[in-house]
Amino acid sequence: MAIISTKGRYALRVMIDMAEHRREGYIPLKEIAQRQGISEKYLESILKTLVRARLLTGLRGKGGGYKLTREPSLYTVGEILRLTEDSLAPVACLEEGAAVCPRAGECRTLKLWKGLNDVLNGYFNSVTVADLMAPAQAGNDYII
Amino acid sequence: MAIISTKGRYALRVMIDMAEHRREGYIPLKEIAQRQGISEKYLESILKTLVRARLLTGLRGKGGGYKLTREPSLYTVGEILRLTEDSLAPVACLEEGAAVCPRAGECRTLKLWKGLNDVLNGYFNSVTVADLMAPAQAGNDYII
DNA sequence: GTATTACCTACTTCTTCAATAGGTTTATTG
DNA sequence: CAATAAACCTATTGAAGAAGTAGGTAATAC
Repeated sequence: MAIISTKGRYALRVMIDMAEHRREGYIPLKEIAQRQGISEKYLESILKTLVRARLLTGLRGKGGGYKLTREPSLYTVGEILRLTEDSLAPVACLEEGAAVCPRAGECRTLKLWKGLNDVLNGYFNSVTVADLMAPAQAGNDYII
Repeated sequence: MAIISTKGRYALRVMIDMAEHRREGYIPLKEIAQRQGISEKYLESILKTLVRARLLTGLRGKGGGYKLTREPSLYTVGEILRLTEDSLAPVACLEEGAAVCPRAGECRTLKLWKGLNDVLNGYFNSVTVADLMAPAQAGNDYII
């Protein structure tokens, strides 16, 4: 299948959505799910991950919901995807906690995969949530 | 799991192996499988794909085997992986033959994924099998 | 005609992705 | 205080795909 799973894609979309609505205080899951067309239950499991890693805070009870903990420009795409994708490693032997490959010494392709790893991380770390938000325009946002 | 599956990794390793032994004429599958530590049956299904796409030719019967159809420098890594990986698309909506996403117009992340696609293809297309071969040295290879 | 090799179709097993179900705890509000 | 609204938690399911296996058929050399 695709490199990035729905979980990672959804997580990113949700972070952008929350950034665009960050002036509205705590936003209930239900609202995000409706806006983004994602099932509430599935979204819940994604938000749990983001809360655990403190990218978001949750507040229970009436009037509660979720909120960003930082400015949108301080979240990189890489950080979000590394949390929600089980692995962004190019190949199995570069995965976290992978056993050392006995062929590593003679492996012709190791350099290729490490290079790919660098390319990917470089790309993902160079983009922030702020870069992905809709450009501010009259009526779309307001200045404090 | 990892971005590149074992099928794609094996295919690449095998192409490099065959490039390094290209002076020896047709090489039987059995030999490649042993050298690379891959099950014969599994390797067979990978080679079938490469033959169909004419990256290799096969010859049956005694003395038969597989052989490259071009010089190693004329195979890009991208070509090999696109054949053997079911998909190298970053996300589902950029897969070949994917339905047009109804959210495409308002999608905040489409540009990100297209950019990733370009980065990946650029990387893979810039490396050839010749780049991955062991450097020629005395006793390791010979000149015609 | 026998051995060797590629070629072909189908199947199995295991894992992971995506999503669902059903509850418990915390906070607000009337 | 009771009702409601929300986050939080554990477990389960269904479908798809990855990885590998099994058993045969066709071509070629000797």
